[in-house]
Amino acid sequence: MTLLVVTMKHEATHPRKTGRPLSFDRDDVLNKAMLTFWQSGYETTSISDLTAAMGVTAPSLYAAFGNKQQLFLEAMRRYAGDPVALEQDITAAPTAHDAVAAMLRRAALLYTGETTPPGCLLASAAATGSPDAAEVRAAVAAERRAIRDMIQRRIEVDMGRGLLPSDTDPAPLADLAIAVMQGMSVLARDGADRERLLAVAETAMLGWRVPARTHPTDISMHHP
Amino acid sequence: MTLLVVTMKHEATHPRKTGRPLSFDRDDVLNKAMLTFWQSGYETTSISDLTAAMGVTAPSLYAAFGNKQQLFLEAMRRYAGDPVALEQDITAAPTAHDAVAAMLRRAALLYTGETTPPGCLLASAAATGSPDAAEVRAAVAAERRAIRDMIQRRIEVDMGRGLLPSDTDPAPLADLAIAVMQGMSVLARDGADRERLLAVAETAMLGWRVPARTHPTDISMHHP
DNA sequence: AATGTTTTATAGTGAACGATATGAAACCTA
DNA sequence: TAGGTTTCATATCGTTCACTATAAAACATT
Repeated sequence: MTLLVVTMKHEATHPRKTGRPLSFDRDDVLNKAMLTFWQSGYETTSISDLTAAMGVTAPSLYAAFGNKQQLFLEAMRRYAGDPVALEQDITAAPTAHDAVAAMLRRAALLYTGETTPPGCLLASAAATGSPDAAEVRAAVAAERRAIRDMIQRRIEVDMGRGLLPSDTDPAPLADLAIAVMQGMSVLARDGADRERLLAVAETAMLGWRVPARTHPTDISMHHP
Repeated sequence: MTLLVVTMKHEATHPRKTGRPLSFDRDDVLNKAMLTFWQSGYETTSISDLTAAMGVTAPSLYAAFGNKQQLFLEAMRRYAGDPVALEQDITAAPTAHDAVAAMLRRAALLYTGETTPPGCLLASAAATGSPDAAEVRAAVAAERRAIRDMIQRRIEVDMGRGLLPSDTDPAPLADLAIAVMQGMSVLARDGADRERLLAVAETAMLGWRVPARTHPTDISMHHP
């Protein structure tokens, strides 16, 4: 059993040498599937929609990706990007405030891309649905929660460094950051352009009680 | 043509005296339809789901509500409530800040009701979908935009009264209010409880540059 | 009780859904 | 070139979709 799984994983990265070769680029058609789910949602995108967008017949789709759910999950992971890289970005930012501001600005750009659907795949593709798709919704929710928790951890780090008041409540700030980001997706879907979304991102950061910055070594002095 | 419409509207409020009477309360089953759409979304709720939840057979559903789209739109209008009443609430509030804070607190309660699905119907029921449902998504978007515009108008009123700095930009504040509200729906769907949502609502209001309040007559003096 | 009107329950419409069985086609190895 | 392996295009599979034709049932009126 274990051997089988290992063999399959090996084949996924190193395709067999024999047999008829794939007539499509797996990465390319996965990207097209991602865009289709992004545009039309998980349950509300049909296999027929996907095969049309990907330029691949149904049997090929199932052979390459398993089924509709597995295809979506793979597309979602591609959309969300590498979580390790995100964690590093958040950690490397000068402050939690900077990290969240940068994330919201990136979201404003991502949600208003000219070659991508408006809004956020994580916010719109599985906002709701039938009981059959509960697993998919849980997977999307887990992705959101992972981002939220990274933000909260970074806020706690800043509190320890005196970069935020010691009586700051990290959880509502992290929740608010996610809420604003996902809410920006709704605005984008409703037609808000890049400028408006960037303004929302900036306005959302005004609520943070950030101490006035002087020299880095003096920062902790401002909040004894 | 006009006569026909008038006649139909009259019949809708004053049912005919003859014929077999309705075996269900139209208001009651509409409420159950609203809850079903709220829980499972527009396209991802089937007629079969609706008839089961409403306790009404398909032919009765179609006779009473027309079709699935019309049923949803009627359910959505019930969810959204009377727009005139909302406008009055926003107008009657002491300040724009108070009006938005109250709206976000109401949202926190609504999204975490014990007898209703988590989150917001306007945010989740038609976040995305197939081209067939474009009309429904446009109707939901129009509902959101109406609320947003009420908030912006109230902000402009407060600026005129000196209740907000004269260099305030009303649009981003109104956009942010909607973004936070719709984002709170995502948090609620992900399991956030009432306390967490209320904390998000309070935190979101911290970004407003509200002049310190003294006597009402003195307010305008603070921003010459 | 007979008639007219409306709603009821039953059963079923064609179309689209997610997913596959099948055999020919296209490659590598030997 | 022959054998082995994998993917290809075609043609579906049974189920569910939104929706409705039909006729019996339940009322008011006469």
